[in-house]
Amino acid sequence: MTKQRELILQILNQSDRHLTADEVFFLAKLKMPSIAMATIYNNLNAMTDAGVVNRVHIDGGADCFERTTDPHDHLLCDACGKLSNIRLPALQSTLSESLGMTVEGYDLTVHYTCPDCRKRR
Amino acid sequence: MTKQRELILQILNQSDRHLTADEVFFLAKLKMPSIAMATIYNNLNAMTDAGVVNRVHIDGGADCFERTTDPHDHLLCDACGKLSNIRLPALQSTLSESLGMTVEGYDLTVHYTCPDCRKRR
DNA sequence: ATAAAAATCAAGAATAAGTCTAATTTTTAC
DNA sequence: GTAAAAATTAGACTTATTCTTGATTTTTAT
Repeated sequence: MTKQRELILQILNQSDRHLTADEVFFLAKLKMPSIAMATIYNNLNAMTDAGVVNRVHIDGGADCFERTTDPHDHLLCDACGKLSNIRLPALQSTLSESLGMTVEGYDLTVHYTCPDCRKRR
Repeated sequence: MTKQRELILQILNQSDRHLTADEVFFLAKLKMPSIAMATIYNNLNAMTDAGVVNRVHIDGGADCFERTTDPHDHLLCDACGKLSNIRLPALQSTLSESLGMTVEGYDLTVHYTCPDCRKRR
């Protein structure tokens, strides 16, 4: 565990939002100005592979990262782009059952309009 | 409806696979050598916005496009990368119900190992 | 049918996200 | 403490996609 990885992990742990690699880079630079973008990606990728970190694809934007807690899915407001977590614990088995095969996992992003944005209209 | 758009649409209609922009470009060039990559993207984007074409994000790869037929989800073999369509007509209302809110849509990719790949091991 | 307006095209430059490389530094194992 | 292994850095590079600009085509109004 290097100082860099520790810092990146700490940044993810302390964030209440999903962060892009660029945002992690910016925040990391504040504490460790010499850190390189490649280090951010190396560590985010390594931690994603290890399951410690979760990568979320954003259509037409950079991927976002978050500290992995329990398995969950994502809710995206189409109006403001806000991303939140939702828990649908039954879904994997529902899918497996509906499809009649072993499901190794799935990616789900649900699109909606968040209360704030709905009010605004 | 320009000739270019017609050609691109025809290519998507005739393909039994999901095609990347590059693949569409290659196939289009066979029939219309002067066509430009930008035209492919312009048209794929315009048709995606119009709902005629469907864009599918592939992790670590280029986006794929397919002619929109009925709404469906995707099944990705983690071993060989083969992408197929699945139909889960009840899912949107299930999601809406579980979440207690209006769902505008969702993106779902289910990961599995296809029969061929399972046999191979 | 014609002229003006709008849309689309082609070509390639530009951009953005992410990866790779090679030299250097840090960490780990003994 | 030392040697081997792993990680870091800086920046060049790649890939997918978008943007820009002038030219061409298509559509619309008359």
